Amino acid sequence: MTKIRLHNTKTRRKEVFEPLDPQNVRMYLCGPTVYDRAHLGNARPVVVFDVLYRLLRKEFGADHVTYVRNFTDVDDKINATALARKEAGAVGTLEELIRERTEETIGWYHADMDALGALRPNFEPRATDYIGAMIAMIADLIEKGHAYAKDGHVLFRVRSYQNYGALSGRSVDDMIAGARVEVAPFKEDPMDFVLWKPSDDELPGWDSPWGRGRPGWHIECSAMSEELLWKKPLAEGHLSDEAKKFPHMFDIHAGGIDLQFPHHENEIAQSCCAHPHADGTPGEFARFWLHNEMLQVEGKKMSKSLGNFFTVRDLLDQGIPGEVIRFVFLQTHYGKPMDWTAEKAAQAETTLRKWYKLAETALDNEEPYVGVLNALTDDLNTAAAIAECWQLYHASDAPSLRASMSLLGLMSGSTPGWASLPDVDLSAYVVALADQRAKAMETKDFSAVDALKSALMAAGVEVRMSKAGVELLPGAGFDASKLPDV
RNA sequence: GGCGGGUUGGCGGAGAGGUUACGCAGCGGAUUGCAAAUCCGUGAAGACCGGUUCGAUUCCGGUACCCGCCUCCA
Repeated sequence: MTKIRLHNTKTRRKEVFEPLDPQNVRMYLCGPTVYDRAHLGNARPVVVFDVLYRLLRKEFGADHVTYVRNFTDVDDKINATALARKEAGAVGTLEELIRERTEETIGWYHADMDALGALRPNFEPRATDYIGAMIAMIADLIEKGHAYAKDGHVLFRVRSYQNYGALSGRSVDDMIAGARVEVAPFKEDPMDFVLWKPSDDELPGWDSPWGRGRPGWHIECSAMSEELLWKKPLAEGHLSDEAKKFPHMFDIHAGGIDLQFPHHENEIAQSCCAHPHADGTPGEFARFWLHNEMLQVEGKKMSKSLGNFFTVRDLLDQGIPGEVIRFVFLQTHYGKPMDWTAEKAAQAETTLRKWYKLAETALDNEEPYVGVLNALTDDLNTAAAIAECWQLYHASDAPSLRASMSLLGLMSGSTPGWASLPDVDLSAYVVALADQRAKAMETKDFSAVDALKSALMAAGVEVRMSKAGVELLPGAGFDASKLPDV
């Protein structure tokens, strides 16, 4: 087996990845807040960590990887949307409208990420289905002295966890000195963060020992990763003795670099304090932390005010295929900022058309090229993997190219429709063109044959004339309605 | 202010202390009535200033500029 090496944010180094239990590799990715369509930036972690998921499945076996990606469906933006609908006269309770909104958004999300070739995770828990687990965890943190209740809020006592800031390389004192923290009367320390907050009648809420309220953002990931990556496999007997030596731990936790602080830092604090070692010292959590860098658009941050903000669905609706979006993502290493440009998309489409044309001549059962595999096992070097695919293309190695594209998520079963040549009968044009050409060869007057040729090219037909004869192929921009009359 | 990432040839984008990245575009050639497609060949680089070294784009230090986070946005 090839050694997989991954850049671990926790140690800031590339390390050899060895799972706690090769029979059950466990990873968690912070998923979307489901208040609206996923924008392009939301898609980057989904795609890059989908490649990781595929690689892990390849190396450890498809049935030996558990991938969890959550849906955050407790959020003020969701509440605001639901409230706006209610005020606009929508029927139903606020809770129903929220459920409606999040259901709808999850459906969009699935459709959009499917289009990008991302496999569905094994579990996609919704925060609202784990409120009980969160409340239990919060109560436990209070009992252990790591959290305190005040005025209907429950806060995590940051000073109670000595390693706070280790992931992101910050110290509590420095951050307070930097002074952009919210000072609230109910906080013991300005850096303390919310585990639970009260809800008024206009907001969704759940009963808790601290009154009706809702969870803070960070606790959901701590609770759900514990439930699905530790408790559940443990209860079902899916953990080896080796894995049981590392209670509450799992292998990989991934997300965007913007989540490094505070979100992931807070997750670590909660989980490590909730699950201490036998001697009472803080426990451990995820072993590998992977973060993808941010996405830009035409060299600038994507933002609504710059007018360069768009969703995955916007691009798909513009006719940019999901495979093309995926290819553009994979051209840049996940740890570097990535720039989305229209030109890249156009080039990616050209490349993929070439590759599919070769790859579809092979069957589906070949092993991916070792060069591609080696590139991916080296910290998911997808850019290098693509370069390796070019070698396969130039060598006309269709089976290896096809298998490699599959591993990259660019080929699932068959060539996508957009890259297939339209099935049209152009034989009448072939005859006409060959006929006119033969005449022109004698008369030396090529005006008629050139006119027909340009008309065909204008309709998106690729015209090939050689000594052997005339060949017509519908090309990328083929439009049957533009075909000339013969 | 604090923390982190980046700066590679016309463009995109990797690896490696000394040996061709790769793709697109360009140029030359084959092929074609002319093209297209394809194939072959080819020029071109590592922000700036120091240091380590026989040798650095690759390691170390500094400077400049860009970007992200610190404001529940991946």
